Amino acid sequence: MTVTLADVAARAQVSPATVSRVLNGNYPVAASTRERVLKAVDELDYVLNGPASALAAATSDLVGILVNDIADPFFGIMASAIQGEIGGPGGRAGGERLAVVCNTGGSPERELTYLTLLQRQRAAAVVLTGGAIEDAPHKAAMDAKVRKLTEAGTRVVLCGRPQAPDTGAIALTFDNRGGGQELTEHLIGLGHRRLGYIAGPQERTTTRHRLEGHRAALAAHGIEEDPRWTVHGRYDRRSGYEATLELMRRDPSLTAVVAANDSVALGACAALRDSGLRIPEDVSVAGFDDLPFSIDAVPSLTTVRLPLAEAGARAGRIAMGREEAPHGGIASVRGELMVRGSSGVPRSS
Amino acid sequence: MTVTLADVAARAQVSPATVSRVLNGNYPVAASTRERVLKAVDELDYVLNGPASALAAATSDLVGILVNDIADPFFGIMASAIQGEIGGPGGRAGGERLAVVCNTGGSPERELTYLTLLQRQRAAAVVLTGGAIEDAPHKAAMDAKVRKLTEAGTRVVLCGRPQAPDTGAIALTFDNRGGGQELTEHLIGLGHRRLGYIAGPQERTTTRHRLEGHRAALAAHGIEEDPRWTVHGRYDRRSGYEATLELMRRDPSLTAVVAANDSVALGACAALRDSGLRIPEDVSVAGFDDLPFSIDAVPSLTTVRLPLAEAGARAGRIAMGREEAPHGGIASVRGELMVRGSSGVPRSS
DNA sequence: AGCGATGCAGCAAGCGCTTTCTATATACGG
DNA sequence: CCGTATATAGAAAGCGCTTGCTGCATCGCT
Repeated sequence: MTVTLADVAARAQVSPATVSRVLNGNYPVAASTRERVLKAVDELDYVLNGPASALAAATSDLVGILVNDIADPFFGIMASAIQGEIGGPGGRAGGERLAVVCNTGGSPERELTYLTLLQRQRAAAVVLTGGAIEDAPHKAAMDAKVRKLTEAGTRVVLCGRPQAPDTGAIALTFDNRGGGQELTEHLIGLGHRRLGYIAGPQERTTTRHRLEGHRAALAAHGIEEDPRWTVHGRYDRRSGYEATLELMRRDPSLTAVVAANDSVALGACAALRDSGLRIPEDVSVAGFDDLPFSIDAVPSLTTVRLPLAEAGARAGRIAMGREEAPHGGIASVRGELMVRGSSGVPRSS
Repeated sequence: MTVTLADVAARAQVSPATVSRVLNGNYPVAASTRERVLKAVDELDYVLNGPASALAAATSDLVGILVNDIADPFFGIMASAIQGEIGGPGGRAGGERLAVVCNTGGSPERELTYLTLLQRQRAAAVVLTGGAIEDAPHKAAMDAKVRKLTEAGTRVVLCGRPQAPDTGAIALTFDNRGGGQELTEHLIGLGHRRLGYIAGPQERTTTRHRLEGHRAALAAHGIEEDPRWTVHGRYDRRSGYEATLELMRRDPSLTAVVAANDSVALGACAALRDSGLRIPEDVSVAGFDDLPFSIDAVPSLTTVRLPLAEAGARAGRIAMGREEAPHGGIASVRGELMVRGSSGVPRSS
């Protein structure tokens, strides 16, 4: 039915072994023979059987990329950068690898199941992006799985995710705490004393770290936080809209709203505008991540730029073994404060 | 080294065949035996060897999704919807499939190479998203490849991409022409007579169809188009910014700018603002796609909503054989005009 | 001219699983 | 109580490829 190695071998009048070697290019083959084989491959339109090859060689050319939400550019940008380094077609010579982007939707079970699926495929490497879920049993299960993967020779890289000690995974973490702190300090520096905070979903490391940074800044300046000033929500615009309305209802005297990320900040801006408030004259707004659209908001968003593409590329290179892992298996990637139009001095109270 | 089926069989005191049958659940196995096997699987932490299984069964649980740019929400949203239906973990019982999102970056070669890679993996199905490249040789090569895939039993679905006759692929096309026409007619209806158009990259079906719709609307209203009113660019914000500057330089009397998509439109808005022009009082702007951020632009963007998630979900279902293919193997998906704040009556000339 | 190196190709043994066919045990009807 | 249908488990033959090892020329050297 389908063309096999043997068919090619027969046509080129060589043994299957020789065809395999020509295709893999990892063994000396006379130029004339190689040519004959290549010609036969071409004429028969032969395509290697991946599973068979993977089975025999005990290796695979699959690389997994786990993301929380593929429709969110935050992950899209990282995935794109990772994939760019993975090679895939067009990459530097050597193995053409297939990048498998897996969408967990933020669900713990799916995260785990995808890891199993990847393990089943004997993936060459796995990159986990985005914050981790802070549930002890789940974390233990994840760590165990990751350890199993690394033990089986799969390189595991965490990109924008906290370190997982003793699992053999390499971590490239984002300094969410530092970024959050810097951002809030900027607002405090402008004179703000009453700041609302729209946090991400509970039980996520990213959420917690950014919030911790915010609180550290408040504490450092002796500002006592009102519990009403923090609302939790999802990482999307809608959530930011609703949370802002809630925040302003709870305390209309807030002069600034800090959002968990840029999408949430955009929602916050919309809510404020719809409430007849001007940005930043009445209320300042700040985001996080500096996604491409943030500069286009009106006014453009003050935020913390995370070098998503750079970090992704680096993670991809490490996953491919083309770059050395950072010392100690962990590196922290800093964000950069981007001060733009959405933050200003508070209205005189 | 790693645990194999045989190890599990030994531990459960059954034959490998029985273990395989328990795992696949496609053959009667006594409850007591099944339990024993499952227990052994659990104790040994056994994970099936995917390649071996795929080889023996001559089937794979990989599903490929080709996108032009994974960092662009246009594709992210579709990919997410497709993946949601593919099942992956969490999907309805039956095969847990691994969705492979492949980023072609709009490059013809990569598109082809990815298809080969998927063919090599004996993918169960492939979904191609986004416009096609209008280069005759490349189109022929793609069609040949697709035909080969469908002949080998891989289901191929085109989502938001023109039909490929005689390839066996199912097509869910977007009515870009109709949407483009409707959009421009809306502007003409408001009184605009001098409209700039920022088209996407040349040689893409999406670009051509949207532009054709625009021109059809102009023609229908007896408006003669000035060649200076059309500029080609990429599908990103930056390109929209630059193209708008160019457009306004060529003809400052334009009262409206129609963009190839929402990102481009956002760039256009930024360029106009930076030129001191008000939207829509001085110049109206329109986009295409209605991505989530479009409603947040200020003013919010008039655009054509494409049901990306719905179309993706449907494509996914068809790919999985869970929904019947449309009659004739092709269905056209219409867009919906969303009139918002960025379009208004032209300034009195 | 003789002999070990060297270069290139083939043989054949798997890789770990699925599945057809066969074997055994139990159940059932007459 | 026996023959036959029925349920369940095992034996074994691959699936298509890779690769260690073997074999045979050819080559360079003394």
